[in-house]
Amino acid sequence: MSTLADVAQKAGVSKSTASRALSGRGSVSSSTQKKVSAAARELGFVASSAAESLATGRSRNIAVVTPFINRWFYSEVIDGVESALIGAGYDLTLYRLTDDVDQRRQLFDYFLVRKGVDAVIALTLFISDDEVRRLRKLGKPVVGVGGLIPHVPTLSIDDVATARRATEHLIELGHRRIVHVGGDQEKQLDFEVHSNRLKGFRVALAGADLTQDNDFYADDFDIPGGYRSARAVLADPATRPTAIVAGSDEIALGVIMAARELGLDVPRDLSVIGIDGHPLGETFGLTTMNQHPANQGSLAVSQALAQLGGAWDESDDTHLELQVDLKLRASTAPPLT
Amino acid sequence: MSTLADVAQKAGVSKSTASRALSGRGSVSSSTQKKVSAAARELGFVASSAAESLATGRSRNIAVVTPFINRWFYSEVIDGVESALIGAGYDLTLYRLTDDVDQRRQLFDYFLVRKGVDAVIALTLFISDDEVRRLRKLGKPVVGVGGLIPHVPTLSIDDVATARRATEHLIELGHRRIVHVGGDQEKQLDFEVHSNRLKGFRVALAGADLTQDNDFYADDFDIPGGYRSARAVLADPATRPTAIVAGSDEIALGVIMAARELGLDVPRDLSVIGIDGHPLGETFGLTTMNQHPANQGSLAVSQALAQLGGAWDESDDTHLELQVDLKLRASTAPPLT
DNA sequence: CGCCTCCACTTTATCGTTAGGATGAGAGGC
DNA sequence: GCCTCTCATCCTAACGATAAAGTGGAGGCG
Repeated sequence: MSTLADVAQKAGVSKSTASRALSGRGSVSSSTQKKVSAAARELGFVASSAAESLATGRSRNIAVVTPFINRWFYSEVIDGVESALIGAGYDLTLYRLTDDVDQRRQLFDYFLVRKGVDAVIALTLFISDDEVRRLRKLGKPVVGVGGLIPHVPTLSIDDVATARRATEHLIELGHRRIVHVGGDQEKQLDFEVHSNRLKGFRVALAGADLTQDNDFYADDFDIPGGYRSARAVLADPATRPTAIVAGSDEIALGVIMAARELGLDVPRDLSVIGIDGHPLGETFGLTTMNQHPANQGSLAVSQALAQLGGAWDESDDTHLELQVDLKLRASTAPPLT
Repeated sequence: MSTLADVAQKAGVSKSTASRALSGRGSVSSSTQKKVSAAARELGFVASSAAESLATGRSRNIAVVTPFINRWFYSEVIDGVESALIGAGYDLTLYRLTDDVDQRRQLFDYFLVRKGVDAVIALTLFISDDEVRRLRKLGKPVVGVGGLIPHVPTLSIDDVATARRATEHLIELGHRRIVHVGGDQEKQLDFEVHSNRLKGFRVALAGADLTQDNDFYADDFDIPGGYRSARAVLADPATRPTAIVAGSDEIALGVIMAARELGLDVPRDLSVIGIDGHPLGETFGLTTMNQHPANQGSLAVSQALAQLGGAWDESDDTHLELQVDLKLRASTAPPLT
């Protein structure tokens, strides 16, 4: 392992000149600049990030804190974050936050502090005022993805508007009896994702004067959850809806599976629309609202780096609203008759 | 941010005594030990990892290098790695390796060196002798997950044996015409995962004297790939097999979907067995060989930490073979008649 | 009683980099 | 010809921890 001192010696200059030549900040004549670069290249010199970090207080390292690693939305966002960070010469340190209170405390009090990450990206995670303050005091910007966090810049889709638009799509097709099959907000996530999607659904119904009782079933926000809900929703042919707005694509897939098992044809007997843009949706011909999570990841990186670069504004809590595309596939159609 | 010096001053001892008291190595009287701990707790002291890393040469940081972040097996392994690392007080730095040669070079020459990660865990990734040597020279142990790497300790399931056992399960049920629907090794991964699974399948067939022509279809190793292959395999009722060994659970799900579309009942008309233990398998009642990837992740961490802890053996290239469970579900049954 | 050992602790040096003040040489103005 | 100004460069001091070498007092042993 060669050090800056080796490079300096080889180039016949002092360490600080070598440092300035390589980093590009400070005045260096172009001839020594070349000498130093050449020496560094020959020695295969790579600056020690520990030393650099100690001297500057910056670690070129950004933490992602997430409640899940192995779920579609999250892994997709992480993927986007990673690509964007590598491109900017940053490293990604990944922390999973369990629902263990001690573990959470340890993460904020110990891991994030010790490591000296430059910024924190929080995925679908509510961060308390106190936690935000603590990170702020350390000079670490925080960016939230997937929901609002007080005093923190965030980005996410508008769940209410997205669910509303999905529902309106069904209404425009002519459906009048529509049910929402969603995730159970009680046991899921910090943010109001599921309740917001339900809200958007109801706004759309109300807008078309279609408000009704029993418009909503909730269970786990995965395929089995959607399947179970759908079995219940579709059980009685008399009250059966002609269309279902699912709270997520995975729920929608469970609904489609249940419908098939009951001998219902999608979309002839039942239209189903999801929200997310899950890759399985393509396989199953699912109409959905595509929210491009990898893109959310790289946007979060941009925001974090912007805050690191410029004068970062303590009071910045801009919420960036992301666009969602309606992706038409085969699971929605006008109702029969 | 309080430093060790603050703690030392508050406790009325020197920095080095404080350091020894907190780290636990070196002789310290129990009274000063208590004083120092108390001071550290009051100040909320957390040692700077940059300084520690600079002084010791250790960063308490392990890199995971993976070709995918958002695919089931990988995200599951990463999840297991993260849990194990956090428990041991380590951080996880995540790098995704694209198939861009420059990016790969940059990762090995720059990111892994600069950062000074203590060890590298490579997921389903072949690492060249040269790359291994370079990491070794820096004193960084490497652990491979998912396949063999020369001169590197690795762990994985035995793909040949696993596919063989899956096939034997079908043979034991009485199937005689069995086809393998696998991933296309040409365009996938560094390791011989898919070709090994095909090999195991053929070994089992040969063992039961069932060798045949046209025993194999390959496409992408995901649901659409399995679907496409199955449409071809099942097209002709005359040559249709009674059972299919899928190269992965996702392929198996594609097969099941294709079978359903063709009006075939699984398992009455067609038995399907997968390999992996994908959570969707449970939803679809898929019989499979469960390979517990999260567990592989935590085992990889154990191996890496063991090498860091003890005298690590340059020549250690032990391959740890992991157990795979046959998980019986509803997709396999004896053939008709 | 004197010597040696051991323990708890302090002092000092070190890791590899950056930042800020000091130095020196050359250019330009008067 | 002297003074100032600028630019390239150097020197030195951090950053915050660990580790090795040094110190002084208590205790054991002959």
